[in-house]
Amino acid sequence: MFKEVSPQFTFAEKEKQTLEFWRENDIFQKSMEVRKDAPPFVFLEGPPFANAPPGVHHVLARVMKDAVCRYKTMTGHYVHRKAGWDTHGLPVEYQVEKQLDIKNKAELEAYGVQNFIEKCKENVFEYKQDWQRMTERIAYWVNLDDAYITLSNDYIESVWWVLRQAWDKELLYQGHKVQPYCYRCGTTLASHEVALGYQEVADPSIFVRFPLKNQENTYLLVWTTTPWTLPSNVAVAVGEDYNYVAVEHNEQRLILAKECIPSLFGDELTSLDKGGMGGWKVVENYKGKDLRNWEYEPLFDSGQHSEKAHYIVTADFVTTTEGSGLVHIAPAFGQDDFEIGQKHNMPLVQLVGADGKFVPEVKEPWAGEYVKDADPKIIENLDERGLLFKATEYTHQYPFCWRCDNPLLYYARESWFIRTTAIRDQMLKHNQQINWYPEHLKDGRFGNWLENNIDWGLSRERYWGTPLPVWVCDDCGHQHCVGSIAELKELSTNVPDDIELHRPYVDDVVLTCDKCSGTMHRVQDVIDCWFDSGCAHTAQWHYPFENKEMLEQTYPPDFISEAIDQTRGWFYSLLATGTLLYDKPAYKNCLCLELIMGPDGQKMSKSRGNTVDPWTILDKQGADAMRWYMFTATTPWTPRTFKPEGIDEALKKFMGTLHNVYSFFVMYANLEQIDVLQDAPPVAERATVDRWILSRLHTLIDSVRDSMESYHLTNAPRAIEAFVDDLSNWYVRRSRDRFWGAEAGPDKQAAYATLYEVLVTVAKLAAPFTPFLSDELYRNLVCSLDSDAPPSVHLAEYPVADAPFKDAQLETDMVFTREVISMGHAARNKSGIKTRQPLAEFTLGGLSDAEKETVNRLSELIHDELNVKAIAFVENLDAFAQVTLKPNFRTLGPKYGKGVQAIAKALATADAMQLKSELETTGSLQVEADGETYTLEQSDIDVQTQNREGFFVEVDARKFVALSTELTHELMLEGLARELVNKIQNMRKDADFNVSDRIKLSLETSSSLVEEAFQVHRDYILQETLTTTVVESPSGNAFIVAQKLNGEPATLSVEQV
RNA sequence: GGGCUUAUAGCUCAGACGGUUAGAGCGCGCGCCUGAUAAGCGCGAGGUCCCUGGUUCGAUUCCAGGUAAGCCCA
Repeated sequence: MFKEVSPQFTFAEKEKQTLEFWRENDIFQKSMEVRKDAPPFVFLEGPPFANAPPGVHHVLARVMKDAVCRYKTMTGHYVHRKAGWDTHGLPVEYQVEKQLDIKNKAELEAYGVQNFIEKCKENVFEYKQDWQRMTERIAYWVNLDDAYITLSNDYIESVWWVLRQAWDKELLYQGHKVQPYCYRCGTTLASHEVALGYQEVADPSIFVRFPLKNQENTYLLVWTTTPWTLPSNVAVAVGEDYNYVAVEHNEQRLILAKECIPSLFGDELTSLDKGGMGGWKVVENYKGKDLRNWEYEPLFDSGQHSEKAHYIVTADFVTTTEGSGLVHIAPAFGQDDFEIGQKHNMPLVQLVGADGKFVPEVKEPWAGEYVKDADPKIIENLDERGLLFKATEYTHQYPFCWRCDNPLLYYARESWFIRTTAIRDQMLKHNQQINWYPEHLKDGRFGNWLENNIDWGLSRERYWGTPLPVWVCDDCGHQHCVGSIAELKELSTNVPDDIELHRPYVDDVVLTCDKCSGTMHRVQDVIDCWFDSGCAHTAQWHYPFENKEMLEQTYPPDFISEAIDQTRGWFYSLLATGTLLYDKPAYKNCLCLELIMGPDGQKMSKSRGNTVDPWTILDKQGADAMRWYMFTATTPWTPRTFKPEGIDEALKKFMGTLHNVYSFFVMYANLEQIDVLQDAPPVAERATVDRWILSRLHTLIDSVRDSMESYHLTNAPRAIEAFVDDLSNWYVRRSRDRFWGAEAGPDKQAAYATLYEVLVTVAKLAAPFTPFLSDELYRNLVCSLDSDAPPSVHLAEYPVADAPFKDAQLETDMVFTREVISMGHAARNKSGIKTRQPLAEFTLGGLSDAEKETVNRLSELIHDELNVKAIAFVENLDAFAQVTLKPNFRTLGPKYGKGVQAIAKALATADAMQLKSELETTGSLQVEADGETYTLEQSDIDVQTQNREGFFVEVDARKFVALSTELTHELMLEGLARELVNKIQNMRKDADFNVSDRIKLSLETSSSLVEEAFQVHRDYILQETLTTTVVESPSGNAFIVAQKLNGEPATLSVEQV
């Protein structure tokens, strides 16, 4: 016996019981244990931050990962799935600063670094509970008890070891580069961080006159959008081969690129002319190189410096599409500028401090002011001195700090780099070995990113992160990179035994210089937290200090999956470290997810108020429905609009249908006390529908496995859904009376055995996607009967297709037959004759011999489904449908090319019936068209049918069906009998009888037709309605209803026996 | 400004090695069926397959250019 399936339930409630079962029986742990000796499959978890509660996009990522891991487990792998937590980095510091109301580094130092990082430690796990709760609820099986944590000493020590490897390979170096810098956070940002914060802003756009030396009243017209960098100007750049002009305007000579005249003088000067203000004219022409080394007067006093400055140089980055063709150069504030400065040995004038403010030494009124605030004053100052030519605004994309939203400054800073450019080619090579899903990422976005690789700016002048393990000698400047705690202890005398590898503790450690015996202090920086997570493949094992063999077994991991934003993040950092350490790819398969938009189609964000709390769905519709929606709605690498209604659809369409079939099966199997494991006839001896659904099932197994092997996590569940629809709406519908009411025997046994096998297999197939529903089905269907079976579907083997079950012919036959039946339904609809009324004949036309055979093989289904007594074929379509002949372009195109159009014309105008009979008798056809004669084979012609009015017929492109609607007396009686059964069944239901209750029936009618129908079909009616006694008149307890049966009056009564 | 991706019915998505009648689900309208009911079936309305050009006998599909959206880079 199976456990009864209550019709009163919610999936969410059932899921909680299943969770309880998994917890009590350690099912997750067991799923690992049973595969202990199986070949490994290594999943590497991209560690999330637990300092904010998880959202729907995390659910998406986690269920994708889970489905793959469950699938791999069931297909016989030992799946490594260690959880991980990301903990370091600026976002955390930022949150803590907000919490403590700390506004800058000075306030932070005053608060105390030690106190601060303790707060950070609390912060990073603030929502750990929420994460664990959500992880369990959505059935993401990951080993949370053995998670790697990037703040742990073990993890950091491994990261140190990685850095030391880079150091030994001379890939870790200190450099001076212009980098995006956040003055508030006091640190430079890596390119991927910068990318997070672009905003469109309006900045000042000014054209300034730079007075030339030795040429009176002549000025360079120079463009800039950062007036605050002008005081640090040391040069002006021009394009070597561009054309420049001197323009006379308002009694001044202005030098600019010729191409820039229209944008600067065009409209404006026209209007000036109109106002009688004088025009402009070109008075001199130059090439850019002619201007080289011309000197000009500095605009501001930039202090003393020995290097030559304030002259014109040529550079290839100068454009004339914007501005004036003359570019202001301030080497401290731009990468291009910096390189020019280096090349020409110009002074590095840096009048701005690390706090983003002008240094006090500046003599101008903006000393001490934040640079962007100083812009208006500088512009005003230039204007007063008559040096401002034009001031407007310029709207462009400018980077802001992704955390604190302040504009970034491009700023020359000292910092540490990993020379990734040195391993670029290897990274490109390894990338080729990675299977990307979707594939275009390999040579598209990710490949391009690698091509354009620049050295990895590693250091952050911050507090909460893995400390950069480089110590520098105070005396001789010797540098040393420490690669382990043991080494640290060896080189120092003041390391506490339980040293914590964080600031400020490591800052206190001093080493002795082995060059000069001086004192070495650690550099102040911590490292980019992307480097932390990028070492996960190694550091999660505390390699090489532990788990040496583990690393060998698990590198490179088989599978990772994160969102597209990780292209420049984790996908890159893993590959970079993997290449650096092992010269191998860092993962074999990468499933890249897209972002989730809110229900309004906009990117989900708190500020837009379009976020969806996963719990509103998990509590109501449940985790399976949410998972199913994630898998089936669209491919994971397509941006999706998250629609909660879509989850209702998943619930109804797939889960509801599957659950219905399951409860149908359980209800009748229990009622009929069927032992499904006994006496199941061999498949070959089962009914056609049985063989059909089993064939479909085994075809499905293959296709699901194929999809899963290639990480197409959408195709697999979609195929399962289509199958379940066939199962419910065709197999069960067509087999209903075999399950209930039929006499015991091989056919009934076959039906039960078939449906049982199908349900159990579907439960297993769907287990990676809907782990709860699958397990419920499995446990009731399998474990109820077999106490030796694995106690959960997740411990079972994934189904393997059995080739002999597959019958491709039968499957295509069924598709065709259902098409015919569907047309029959349509014809019935048109006739207005209900299906319960049997009809004499169903006529088919336009079928090939093979199709006729198909119809004959499956004629029983057609009789049954359409309620017709006979099936007939006609050859002459003419009476029912209009026929036209169409060329088969696919075959004729290659044969006759251009002639195709002429043939089509000829066929359209010819007598179709005549050509058709000619074709049928001779097997080919001669067609004259445009003076050419073409020979057409049978296969070159499509016979197409169109509806001819006045018949209850249905046509599609090639075939038609028709119903004879004439009702004989016998057919009417039979129709009435079925009508009686239907009414009685409805009455049983209305009277709340049990399905198996036997009844007493009475019939009172003035209609002789009804009377006759009841007499003729008495046995059939009694059997269908479980009537044991027919009584003359109803008793007082009977349920009595006056009915109309096809218009005939009758009063019926039913009563339980 | 550059790169990648996407564009098919009101919505969510399939699909076509280039073939002349492009599909599904949901939604909508009408009808039916129902002891599987968080159902089911049939019919109908609903398409410039983003636009323009090119290649071709034939382009929604291939190519080029453009437009729009998303992401990434600068």
